[in-house]
Amino acid sequence: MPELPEVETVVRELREHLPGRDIIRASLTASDLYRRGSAKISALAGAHIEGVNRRGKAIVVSLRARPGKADRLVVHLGMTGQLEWKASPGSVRDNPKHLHARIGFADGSQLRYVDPRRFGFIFVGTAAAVAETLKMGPDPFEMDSAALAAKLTRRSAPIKSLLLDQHLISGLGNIYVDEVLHLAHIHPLLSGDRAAKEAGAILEAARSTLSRAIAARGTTIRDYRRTDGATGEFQIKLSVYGRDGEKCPRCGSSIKRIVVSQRGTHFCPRCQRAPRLSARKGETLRAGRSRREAPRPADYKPSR
DNA sequence: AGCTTCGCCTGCTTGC
DNA sequence: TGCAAGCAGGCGAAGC
Repeated sequence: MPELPEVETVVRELREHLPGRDIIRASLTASDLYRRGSAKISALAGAHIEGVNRRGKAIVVSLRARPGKADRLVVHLGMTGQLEWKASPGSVRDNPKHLHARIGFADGSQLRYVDPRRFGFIFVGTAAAVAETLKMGPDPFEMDSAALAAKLTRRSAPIKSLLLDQHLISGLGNIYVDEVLHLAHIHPLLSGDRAAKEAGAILEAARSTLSRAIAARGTTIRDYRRTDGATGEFQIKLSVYGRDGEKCPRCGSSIKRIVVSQRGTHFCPRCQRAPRLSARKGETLRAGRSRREAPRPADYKPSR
């Protein structure tokens, strides 16, 4: 499931291939893959690519301005979307079942969008239209703890749900939210209002987790692939996601799985103490830290 | 307005 | 073995 590190990896790889190229032709097989308000992808023919960037979990390709024409191509990979780079004409002949879009270049190379579950989307439009379509909050590298704390204050929903809300903070998905909350010692069911006190720790944990995942070129559980088809490497470093029944790498307790906001949620019941048990009268909530707990990982830096 | 649930969609896994 | 149900989840819409 492409979240910020996977999308960042794809963006970095596309930067090696796309800028400076002219699009010869572009096509999409099924119009339901367009985000509403999108121009036709065929309108990109003749466009010159200037850059590739990431906005939250979306890939944004910038094109040289042409009067009256779209100058942005947005690709959101959803859950199972892939962008494949095919450098040689000979390698683009195959026609996989879930190939939905092709963008072709003069030397025969091709960028291809594949998405078995079709949860992703494509949007073609102006920079202004893209800004309107991608209404989302800043990602963890773009905001400070005061801003996050302000967004969490007076929110009663579980911190897990709030961190998944792209309008509030972008880039985190189910896998990394679980990892971040574990690293920050915060129970997924803690209310936003209470978690606001730990905004600094949450942001630190998010940046640390995402940075390490980017360095590992993302997490491949099942579908995620890089532009050349290779997998990411971060899955072997996950602490809690998908590890229910296994031992917490920090304290050795058994990792539990619950469902929060319809999402499978993995956490350590000892390191991430239940909110109810933490709420002692007259005591500041410390989000489940206990004296018996093992030391934090070496790369963890407290916010204060 | 905030929060939860649902539906979209396909493929793999589980259960009978 | 075969079939149906269950499950996965990013995101927007609907419902409370």
